Amino acid sequence: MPAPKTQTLQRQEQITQAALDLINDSGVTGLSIAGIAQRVGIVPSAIYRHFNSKDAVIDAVLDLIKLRMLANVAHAGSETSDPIEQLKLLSQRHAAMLTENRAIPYVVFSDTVYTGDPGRKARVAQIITTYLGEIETIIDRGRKDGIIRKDIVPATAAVMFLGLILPAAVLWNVSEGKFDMITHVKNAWPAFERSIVA
Amino acid sequence: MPAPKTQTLQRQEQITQAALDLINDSGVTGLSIAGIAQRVGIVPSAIYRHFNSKDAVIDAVLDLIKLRMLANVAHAGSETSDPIEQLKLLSQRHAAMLTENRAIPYVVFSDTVYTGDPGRKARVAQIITTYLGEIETIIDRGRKDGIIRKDIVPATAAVMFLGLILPAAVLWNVSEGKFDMITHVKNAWPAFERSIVA
DNA sequence: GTAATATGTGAATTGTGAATCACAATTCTT
DNA sequence: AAGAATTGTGATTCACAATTCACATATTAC
Repeated sequence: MPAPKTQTLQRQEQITQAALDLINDSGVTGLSIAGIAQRVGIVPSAIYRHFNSKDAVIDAVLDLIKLRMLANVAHAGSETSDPIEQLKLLSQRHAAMLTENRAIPYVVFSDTVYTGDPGRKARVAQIITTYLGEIETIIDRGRKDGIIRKDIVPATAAVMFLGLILPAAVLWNVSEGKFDMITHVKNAWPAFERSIVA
Repeated sequence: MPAPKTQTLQRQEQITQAALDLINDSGVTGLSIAGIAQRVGIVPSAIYRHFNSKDAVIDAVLDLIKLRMLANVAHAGSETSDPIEQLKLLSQRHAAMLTENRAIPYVVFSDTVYTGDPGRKARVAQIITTYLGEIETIIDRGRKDGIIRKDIVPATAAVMFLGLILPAAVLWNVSEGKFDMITHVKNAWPAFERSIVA
């Protein structure tokens, strides 16, 4: 029996989410139109009613990821006004998010993502840059408040902040979840804090 | 005309190196038997005289990467006996190596690598773990010498050390080489040092 | 020098997955 | 309610890449 007809806007959301889920389970390599279709409950060719190509689906997934990452920053900002506390909170939330969504590192790292569309890489770069920009803003505020050392370059510190989480995510990934990244981030935090506080 | 016959051992080296080069240029996705064969100067089917499968080639590439990474550590150890200096040196050499061999992050990150053989992921994990182990050893020595803080857990610090380089490598990669990772590592080092020295 | 072995070659096979298309069923417009 | 637009379906096409195989040629062993 045919699947019930559903408006393109909703289907697009379903398809994007299914694609993200599929990447979570099988990596970017495992992302296939057939796989997405199965999860959504429609037939592969039906995907093309809502997206022009597989590349377009991947682009939508990227948008979704960007949304989630920035939502994280916004949330940390609403919890406390202390820059250091914001960073600490963000590091934990970011780690937690990656634990639940391995798709994010998969997509960000995978060269598969870049090979399709030439501009894709630039999109990913833009997502990371935007995220880093938010972190820089937090650090800069801390500097002006005198909480963070003056000789810290916000851009450098922001990348280092990422370094608090990124390698942990990689380890967590290759170790099949055995490496506890949440704990690592918690343990590493004091050292990171020590390196930037005034 | 047929390519000159060459002993399997040499061919295996050529093939492995060609595979690494190909990944450098086109990512793991771009790694094809045909592509490798072309670079080596033989016909695709000839690859199978020297490797049982494409998976076997990838395994060989992993071995090569492991070799290069550990050679780096050994070199840093031979330059100086001061643990802090060793780490500093290693960070710079590691960054330089990744700049020349983007294949390494490609392979380590790419899920493509894991999908083939189930044990592949464990192999990658083992490479990273071994590398981290070497770093831990250096840190541990520094602790015993009193140069590095006692409250630093070597395992945590080793992962943080990786965090000095890894996010920079990602940025360098997505920015098409515009982000200067060598400079970043150099700039970030003082902060990292500050976080671990006694 | 001859047989055995190793290496190289091109054609053919196989599998996979994205994309297209004609047609069917549903929903929307008026 | 009729016609237009939207969405779903199954068959099919297309490109591409890994692998196999029968055969050719060079190297090695004896």
